[in-house]
Parts: sequence; C-alpha cells; structure tokens
Amino acid sequence: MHGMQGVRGSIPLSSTILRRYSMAVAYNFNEIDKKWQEFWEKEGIFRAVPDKDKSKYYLLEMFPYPSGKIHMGHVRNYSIGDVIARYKKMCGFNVLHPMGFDAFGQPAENAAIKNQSDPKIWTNQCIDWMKEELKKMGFSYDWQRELSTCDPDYYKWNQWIFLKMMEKGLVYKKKSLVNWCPKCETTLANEEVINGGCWRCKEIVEQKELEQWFIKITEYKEKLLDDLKELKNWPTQVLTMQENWIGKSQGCEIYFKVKDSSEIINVFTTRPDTIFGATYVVLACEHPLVKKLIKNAPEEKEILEFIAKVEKESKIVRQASDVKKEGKFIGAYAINPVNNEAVPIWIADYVLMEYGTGAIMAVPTHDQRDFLFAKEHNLPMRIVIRNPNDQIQNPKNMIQAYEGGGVQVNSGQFDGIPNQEAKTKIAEWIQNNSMGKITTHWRLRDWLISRQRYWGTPIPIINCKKCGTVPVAYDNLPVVLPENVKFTGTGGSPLNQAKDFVNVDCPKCKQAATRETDTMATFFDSSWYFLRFCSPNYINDPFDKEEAKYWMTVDQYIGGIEHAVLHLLYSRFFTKFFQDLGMVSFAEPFNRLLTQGMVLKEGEVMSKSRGNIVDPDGIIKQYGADVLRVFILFAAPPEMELDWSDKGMEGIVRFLNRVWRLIDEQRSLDRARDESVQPSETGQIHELTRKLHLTIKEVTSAFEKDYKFNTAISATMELVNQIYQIPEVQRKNKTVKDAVEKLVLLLSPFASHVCEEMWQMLGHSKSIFLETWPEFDEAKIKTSTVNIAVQINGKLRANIDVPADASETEVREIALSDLKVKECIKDAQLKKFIFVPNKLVNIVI
RNA sequence: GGGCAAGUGGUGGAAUGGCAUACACGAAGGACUUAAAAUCCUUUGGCCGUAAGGUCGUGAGGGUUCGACUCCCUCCUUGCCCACCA
Repeated sequence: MHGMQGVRGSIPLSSTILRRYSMAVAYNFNEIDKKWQEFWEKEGIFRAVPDKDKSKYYLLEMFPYPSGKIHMGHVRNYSIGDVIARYKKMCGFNVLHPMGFDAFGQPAENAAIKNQSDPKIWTNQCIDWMKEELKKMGFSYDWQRELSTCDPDYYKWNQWIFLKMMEKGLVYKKKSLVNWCPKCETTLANEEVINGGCWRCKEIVEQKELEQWFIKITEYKEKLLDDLKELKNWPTQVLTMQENWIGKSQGCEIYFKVKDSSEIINVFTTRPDTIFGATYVVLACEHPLVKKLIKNAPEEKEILEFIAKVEKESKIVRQASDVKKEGKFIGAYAINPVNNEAVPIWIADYVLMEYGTGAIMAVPTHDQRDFLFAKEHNLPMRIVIRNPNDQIQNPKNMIQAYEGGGVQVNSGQFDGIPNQEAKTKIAEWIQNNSMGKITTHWRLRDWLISRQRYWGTPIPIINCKKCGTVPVAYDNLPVVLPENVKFTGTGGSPLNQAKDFVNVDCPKCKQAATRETDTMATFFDSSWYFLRFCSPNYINDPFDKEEAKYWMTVDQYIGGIEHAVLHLLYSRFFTKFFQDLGMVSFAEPFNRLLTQGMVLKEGEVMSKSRGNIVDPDGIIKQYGADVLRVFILFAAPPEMELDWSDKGMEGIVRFLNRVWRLIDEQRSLDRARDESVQPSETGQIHELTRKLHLTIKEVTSAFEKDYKFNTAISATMELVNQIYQIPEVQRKNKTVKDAVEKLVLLLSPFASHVCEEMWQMLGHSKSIFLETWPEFDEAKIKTSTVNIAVQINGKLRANIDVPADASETEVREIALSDLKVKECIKDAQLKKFIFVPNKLVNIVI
C-alpha cells in the first residue's frame, strides 16, 4: 500500500552522516535499543490474545508494499501508531497491533524483467530487509500475526471472496480500454505512460479494448454514501472526498430528436435551468449513434480518422487541462425539445462515453468547457441566466462562461425566476411533457479489477468454449501462481506462456479449456486484510468470525491521505459485503481514522527521482531509534505535511540527553537519599507539582483528543526545563524524584527503549509498559491568582493579577484602578466592558 | 479540468474567536576549558527610540465582531489525489 517514497536501489547517504560535527547521544543507544527489542520479543509483551475480561483496542497502520527499504513516510505512519498502541496498553487495554505486507504488485514484476529473477524471491527478500528495519525502530507489533498477501494461504481467500461475489451477482465481464504499448505488447499503468509514450520504449501508447473483470461496487453506492454519516471520527476532508467520489447528483435526461431521422439523442445534465441556452450537442466519439449519423456524409472519412485518433489517446491526455479541445461537426442537426430549435451535432474528445449518457447539450454561456469549445469553433451562444454583477447582453462580449446564479432570461415562460428555483421547475416541466426525465446520477463507476500481470492473485475462472466462464470449485482453491515463468516484458501477461497453468479441463464438461490469466488488482488484497489479522492462520474461512467479533472494528486506523478515496472506499465496500454474507455484524470497518501528511524535504516530496531521500536506517545508526521516533512526532502535527530537517534532530538528542542526566542524577541521589531529612518544600518545588500535573494533562489529552504529539512533546520539554531550574540541593526532594518518574512514564510511548532503561535505573524491575499511565489532579493545577490582560479598544494596554474565578465586578474594579489603564482612559467615556473570566477584559471607550 | 488541503519570525512550528510567535532549530554574545566538544547563562519579528515606550505585523484585498492567524466573501501561491503505483 505504501510505496510512493522510493524503492531499494541507489539511496544516497543522509547528509547527516557526512557532517563532521554532530551531537553525540549520551547513552549507548545501540546496546539499549537491542536489549529492549529482544526483551519485548522474548517476554511477548506485545502479543495479542483475546481476553473477554479486558477491553480490546485494535490499532492498525496501513501495511507497506515491501520495497525493501522503509522510508520516512513509513517511519512517520508507524511511529504515530506505535505511541498510541503503547499508550493504550498502559491504560489497561488489550491491544492488537499487527503488521504485514501488501506483497503483490508491479515493482516485483518489473524487477523480475530487469534481473530475470523470480518475483517471489525478490519480494520475500524485500520483506526480510524491511522487517529488519521495522524491528530496529522498535515498533510494538505482534509479529506472530504477520501476513503477506502473496502467500497462497492469504490469496486463496481473495479467490474465495471473488467467487462469493460472483454468486451474489456482483462480478461481470465487460470490454474496457487499457493503455497499450504496441511495441512491448503490454498493458501499461497510467504512471507508466509518460507524455503519451511508453516509459520503457517511448512508443506512442494506444488505447486497446479488452474483456475485463468488474466488481459491481455501484450496487452498494447508496449504503456507501449514507453510512458516511456514521463515521463521526473520520476527518471531514476524507468524508467530503468520498462523498464527491460517489458523486450523487440530481439531474435530468433530455431527449433531442435528430432532425430528419427517427433517432433520439439522450443527453444528461445537472443544469436543466440552462436548457434554453443549449446551442449545440456534443457526442463522445465512442457514442453508438455517431457511426449511424455520419454514414454517407461527405465528411465521413475525415470524421472516422478523427475518431481513430481520439480513441488512441489515453484517458489522461483527453482529460488534461492544457490540451486544446478538439472536435468535428458531423453534418447532422438535433432538435432542442424546449424551443424546437435545430442545433448542430458535434463530436469532441472532451466528452467521455463513461460519464452520464455519453452526450451533452452544450451551453457555452454558462459552462466554461463549452465556452472554450464554442469560441474555438465559432458556435452560437445565448445568455439564459443574468449575472447580477454585470450588464452584458451580448454573449460575444463575454470573456468567460458565467457559472453562477441569477434570474432566467430568454427562457420562455421561466423568465424572471431565480435559476435555483428554475432548476426544479424546468426539470419537472420537461418530465411532465415527456421531453425527458428527472434522474439521479452517480459518479461512482464499477471497479475494474483485471490486470494483465503475473504478480497478483489469479482470478479463479476457467474459460470453456462450450460452458463459457466456469468458476473454479471452492475445494480446488487456491489457484496457485505457476513458477518458472519467463519475464520478458513483452507479449502480454507472462501467465499466457505457462502452458501447464493455462491448459486445464473444464470442471463442468471435462473438455479441454483454458484458465483465466488475468490477475486481481492489489487493492483487492488490501480491502480485507484488517479482518485476516484477527485470525491470520485460520483455515476454514477468510477469518474466524468469533475472533473478528472480539477484535473488530479497528479502533484506530492510520495511513496516508493519498488513500482517502480508493483503499478506504473498497475496504468499506468489502465490509458491507461480509455483513450481507452474515460474517460480520457491523457495516463499517474503521471507527477512527487518522490520515498523516507527507514527509517533505525543502518543500518537495522525498522521492528517488528527486534524489532527496533521507534513509531512516542511517539516522538509526547515528542516533538510535528513539531520537528518530521523537523527532518525527515533534516536527509537525500528524496530519500536516512534515518538512524534514537534519538539524532539528539535534534538539531531540539534546533533550533526551538532558532527561538521561536527570535520571542518572536521581539514581546517585537514591543511594544517598535520607528519607527523614527531606529539604523543605520551596515555592519552586510547589510550582513543579503544578507543572507536572499540567504536563500529564496535556500529554494525556494529546492521546485522547487530537493526537498533537508535537505539543505533547514540547510540554515534556518544558517540564524538564523547569526541573533544571531547581537548584541541585533541592533536587534531593522526593517531589522531584516523583516528577522525574512520571516524566519517564509520559515519555515512554515516544522514546520507548531509553525509557525502559531509565525505568530500570530508577529501581523498577517490571517493564514500563506493564505500568499504569499517570493521572493528573485538577486541584493541583489550580492557582489562587491569575494574570489577565486588559485591552482598551481591543489593544493590549496592561496586565493585572486577579483572584482566580473572580467576578466581573471585582475584576472591573481592579482593572479600572490600574494606573496604566487610568492613564489610557483619561476622561474618555466608558462605552462597554467585555469580561472573559480568567482570560482578559476589554474596555471600550 | 475536477476534488481535497496548506500559507504565521532566518527555519520547523505554537495559539481554532480573547495577551501572535509556546517548544525546538539556527544565529550572536558570554561562562567553563590549554583548546575543542559537551554543558550552562543572556539576546534574538520589523521599524522609530539611549531608554521608558510607541508603532506595524500571521500570502493579498474586502467583510462580520468590543476583539480575527482563527469565521465569511474574492483572489494569489504551493502541495496531494483523480480509477492499471501502492
């Protein structure tokens, strides 16, 4: 799933390693990291076992694509998850925190072509490397639950789910276009099409029609939309993006008769209020009527050439903004049903067959794309909605389309009506007079899962000349990928060459038949892995219903914002499907969602092609895992973009060194500490208690509320600074020792290794993660007086001390008697007195 | 083209209607040291002023409010996603 920020290869050394002077970490992090990683593993501290007596907490981070190297995006994602998992454990929850690998996909196959290797061996090697790095970060995973989607024990269930979907009528085959390189004879991903050419050989990419497998996700469109309301703990931006993606819109189909013909063009529009301004009609090149209408027309040959050209262009090129919209008049006219006007029929590359009905009515005055097209081809225009802010009467004077609101003009009986109102009225009038019908349009398309690739789950289908498409029997799953396949990069899917795989007997008629060679898109694999983690070795079903009942739903899911639509939508769809199968009792898989921002360097995304990758492994070698974890959480709030800086990390080294010295000091004080001779509580010590409770409150609220770990960490820094303000003799005080102990507890989710070590140094024998999270006391935070601001006409003029929770009358008296305030007011009239308890007052004069 | 975000000191960021710049980095000066590192102390938004203090200031412009980084409108810039990368 992750994989954007670079794969194994020539990774430049971090500049940090090359810098001559760098801050030294005060403790032996190599030894400490290793010691505690082994301890956690050996003691099984983070192993998850169902326990009915304990509340469960399922924390999941999006699993990675095994590129071989972890990148800063992974470090960020998994550090955020890890601190939450450790915190929840300390709060007494039974935590499930698993990790696995989204192991199918194109990079393995591309590597196979390049090195003549086996994608399986390559992938497993990458998984080993990556696991090693993840372990070095000290993340609290239950490795016993590790899974890999390229394992037949996993992808067997992809096939099982596919067949179940087929049983429920959710699977079908349809012709669909793919990017095709005629030289390599292979399908290409959008990202492999570079400036319209093949990434490998630069040949111009064509569009080719292939029979492909689709999943009817559209059957679930209403539920997918409605249930978004239930997702109260999802970021609103993700909800909005999903809502737009599903794209429910009320619109209208309008029937245009073709002049001197019995044919009818059905156009779809969301703007029926502009129908009187429709001055031409545009069909997609693939529209079935086009070939009929141009038959025997004088321009037929020219038009066919144009269509052939457009069909070769990739979808990306067709929708790109910088390309000039091209089109051709096809010599026929259509009748606008509302005013019986004959308007020309055009074809153009910017109208897509997949959207709406593949035909549009063009209103150049009120749609910018139509406007540009009409200007380019000198087509007529008519204003039908009056822009209240300008007086343009003649459409020739318009410099762009007016897409805003206003009253109807040139619209027959609807003139003078606001267009929002006219939208419904016109649609109803059209429907009542059989000129069209009101429809609901959805933007969501069915999901194309076919890939003409080797390294994916084989689609469990046998194609028989006699019986058609025959599903593989459940008992015969998994359909295992054949080995010893040649990877040439040409000639279609490598599976076609695997004769033993392809040639089989039809399960129905036992005659010779062929196996389907398309594999599944990897999004299929990742749409249900969160359920598999509940029982990763279960053999009777994709997952054990009882285990899933205990662990699901995922309490906190964390991953990149780039998955806001696709992965998250597919996972929601699968869950609803499992609900309909009676396998789960809930409709939504992820209770709370956190989408973390990208990791940048100097304002640019870290990527191999930019050559600005900072390798986490180098940072771990130089500073240890804790420094990296704390820094990446400190540098920015989780959902924001994070600008990497090598320098900033030295601040964290300094900070952890300061904490280490405090603990070291307390340890030596412990030896000499005399309980009976406690230094007396000074004001500073009293203040420290208050600060401690404030800090506990702040850090706890970061975990419970907004995950602002950057400010949580800065709060612990302030606490440390305050402890250092206390003279060394006073630090013998038990209150200081208590504060230091609590500090270590507060920091342990972040700097886990060194905190375990420090906890031991402070004389504890049990793992810090088996301790209880500290609680704060609101009474200890309260003070007797507060300092509040005095504003005069909104400008800060003075600060005054008032008793905490003082009344307005009291504060007013103190404020008005303040010398500075008096001087500012002089003899001006007091108009208003604004009072915000414990914060400020504003005197308006 | 569509959708979603973000814009605050030299830098990362803090403050979500109430004292703008917490915390950290960097920089400058000082203490310690034979020296360096480490550590500790001081200063650090702009402008005016010796100072007290004043004044401007959160991408630009407008609006709402006693009060706006925060809410509303218009615009600019940057980043991310858009169905075969994952």
